[in-house]
Amino acid sequence: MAAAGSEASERLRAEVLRLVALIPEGRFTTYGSIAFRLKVNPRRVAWFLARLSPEEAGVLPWHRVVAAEGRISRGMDPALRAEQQELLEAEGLEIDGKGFVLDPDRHFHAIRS
DNA sequence: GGAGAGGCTTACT
DNA sequence: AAGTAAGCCTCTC
Repeated sequence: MAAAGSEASERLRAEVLRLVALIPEGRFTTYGSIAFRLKVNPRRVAWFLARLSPEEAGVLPWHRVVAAEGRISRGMDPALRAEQQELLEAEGLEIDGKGFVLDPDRHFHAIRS
């Protein structure tokens, strides 16, 4: 019953996409923030972003979504991390060589309805 | 229809 | 700062 096409799942995916798209340039948010706003587990948000369509990934600033506290988790693929880091740097954000945002509080974007 | 394995996390130590 | 442990969801066979 891998009902990934359920109405609830599809709607939730749209909500996540919408929130991510609302993130201003030069700013970032966390999986936990989006997850908390949608009343779902952080992991589910990450799953949706990971399963995004190439077309949506090209329009959505998924790179502005990082792990808790503006840190990039280590479980992610190195190539993906590098791409995300490069995209964030291109937006004016400063990322540590280890994948840590230098001023998380200054660039943090709280999710709101 | 049911069971098993995996994952872009989080929080704690 | 890094590593480990726990817990929840989705996907695939």
